[in-house]
Amino acid sequence: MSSVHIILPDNSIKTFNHEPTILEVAQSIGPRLAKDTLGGQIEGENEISDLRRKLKDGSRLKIITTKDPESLEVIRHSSAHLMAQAVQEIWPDVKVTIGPVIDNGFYYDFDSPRTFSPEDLEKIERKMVELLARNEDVIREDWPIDRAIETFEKMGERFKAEIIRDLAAKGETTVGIYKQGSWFDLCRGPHVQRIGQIKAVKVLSLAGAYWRGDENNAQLQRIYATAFNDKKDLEEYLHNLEEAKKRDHRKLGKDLGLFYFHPFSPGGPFFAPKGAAIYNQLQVFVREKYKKYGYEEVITPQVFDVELFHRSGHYENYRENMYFSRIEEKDFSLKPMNCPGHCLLYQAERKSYRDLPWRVADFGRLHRYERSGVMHGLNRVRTFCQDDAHIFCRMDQLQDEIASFVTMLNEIYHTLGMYNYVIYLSTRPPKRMGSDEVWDRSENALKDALTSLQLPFTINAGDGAFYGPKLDIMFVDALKRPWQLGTLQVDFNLPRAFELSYVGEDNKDHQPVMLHRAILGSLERFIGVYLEHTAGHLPLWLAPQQVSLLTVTDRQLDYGRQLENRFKDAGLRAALDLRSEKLGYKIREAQLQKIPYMVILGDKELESQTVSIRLKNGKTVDSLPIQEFIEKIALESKERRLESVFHAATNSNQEANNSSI
RNA sequence: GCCCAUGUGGCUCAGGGGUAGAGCACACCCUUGGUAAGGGUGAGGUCGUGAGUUCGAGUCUCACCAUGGGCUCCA
Repeated sequence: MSSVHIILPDNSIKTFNHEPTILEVAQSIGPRLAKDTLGGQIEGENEISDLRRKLKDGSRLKIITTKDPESLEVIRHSSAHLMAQAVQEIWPDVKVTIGPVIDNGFYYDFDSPRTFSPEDLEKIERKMVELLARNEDVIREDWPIDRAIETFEKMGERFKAEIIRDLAAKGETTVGIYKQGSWFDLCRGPHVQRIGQIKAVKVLSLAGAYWRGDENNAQLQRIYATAFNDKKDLEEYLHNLEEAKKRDHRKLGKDLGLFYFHPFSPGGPFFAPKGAAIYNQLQVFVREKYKKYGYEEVITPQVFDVELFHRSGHYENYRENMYFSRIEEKDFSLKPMNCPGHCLLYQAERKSYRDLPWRVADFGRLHRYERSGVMHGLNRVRTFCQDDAHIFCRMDQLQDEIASFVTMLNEIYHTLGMYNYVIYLSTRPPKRMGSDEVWDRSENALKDALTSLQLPFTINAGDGAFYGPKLDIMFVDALKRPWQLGTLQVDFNLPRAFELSYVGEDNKDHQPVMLHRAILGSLERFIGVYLEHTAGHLPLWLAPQQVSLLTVTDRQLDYGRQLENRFKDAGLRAALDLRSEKLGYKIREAQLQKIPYMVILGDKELESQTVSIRLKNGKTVDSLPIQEFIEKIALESKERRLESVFHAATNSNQEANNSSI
């Protein structure tokens, strides 16, 4: 047999007289490295390889040890096995299914006759720790597929047997089995050498799940857990999780007095004056952009004859999410979206090609019945309004309209300081209207626009709306859960359903293309995601209260009232705190309310007719002429700046006490 | 809709079969205090709702409602 060469990252070459495993390569370098080896990264492959894998001649290999972040995948993969082993040692009648690695951890789905309790989770974790101490070797065996099926069937592991049968149907003849002690599981790897290489595990939570993600299948019990290379990392992760919960928008909404929920309207947020201030400022902002980008705003009805939704196709495809009522023997529905109404409005006047593109915006209130288990603060509600607009245009205008939308979206997100959004292109779903030819055209139009604008995107096959493909602009919340904000949907179907037309240059009727688009998405969800993005520290222009005037003693009351009016006259949202509390008390309260500017009014300021300000970062600027201060922050608000104009100009280095924020 | 958990004054939470507690917030009084909590007094709860077990139920059981974490769904 000729020699096999393995190339390491420093371009050094290791030579073997056989195809070595990754572990053997590590051993040839040194025993310490071999001991810490958890897997390998082979150049040109996305996934981490199991350390037992044999390498072909000429492979470029990076050995993964505990020092590499990629090793977490291996650790967690093995931890999933460890958890399954622990569960089955405690409850032998529990059946295993699958246990993949996910962001920040892993889970395992079990089929169990008993329902797990939170105490069980502790029990499982204790068992896992016990098994860690046993430190068994993890051994891989390759079994003929028939033997594997037979073995798992005999054990009553019907889910595993089903997986293996599917592998057999795909033409596999052997499957990998990983053993630790007497316990074993079907797996592709990668796994650790010895169980003791897992240094820190934590069983986190319990959830229901369905076999293969289908709610018609068996309900399984999913246990979430995580694992790290050392205890410090685990503690840091758990700490970050706690910190993230502090910026949960539901908590911020309550603490800052922005919005509330009541059982009498599940999924129906109540915006208090402060929350409504944010809501309205966002609308003002978007309306400005509408003016700039050639949109016209319309107002359309809330309740429609159900006939409208039969025509649009929504009744057939979406009725389980609609609210109905019957009045004078006629069926009506609350609108779940604005588009059918806009189609009616389009038809109200005969359109010429000169009228296109026709861009109509609508802040209409929408109602969608969401299943009871899916509501989530402001992020998933049953009544909301979108920065919704529809663009009716000619086919040859489509590219420009898509490009213009993306430009507008960038502008708006940048003003808000949101740069890390992800674009998904969702293509035709199984349940859809329209011909494949129409779908081809619309999907390609979106792809081409993104490609020509050099915007990266991910394809979500089969996730489009029933009437057309779409772009979804996604953001994550404090716990990194993704939420859709903006959207752009190409629709060739509604214009046909409503027989929309325009007169072309050729004096003949043509059908327009319709674009559905939103940038913030629903204002409710946007506020939820944005509160978490900013941890409640809104930029001045969005802050419900921008200025808090704090008197030191009652001697400054008149001065305070006079100033409050001057701020209000300048269009600023200011309020005077004239209670006979100590200054420190008032500052604390304004600080907790995350009010951008505190204006301190004492005898000194009264005498010199100035103001002293305190920023919410704890820095102060003393003895500022009133007019100068008002003008500066009025401009900051008007220009929608993200940072305070006084950021660099503070003359005190006093640091804020952040411990209670 | 499904699985698990939770629900005690406005908020955050304690109490776990013998008849309701704290802190903050709120009201009033004293205090006029210069950059994150001055002091006192007081009001406020049929313990999510409804049934049941019990001599007696925030406390145990069941159902329902809402919320939280997931699953499924999200035109």
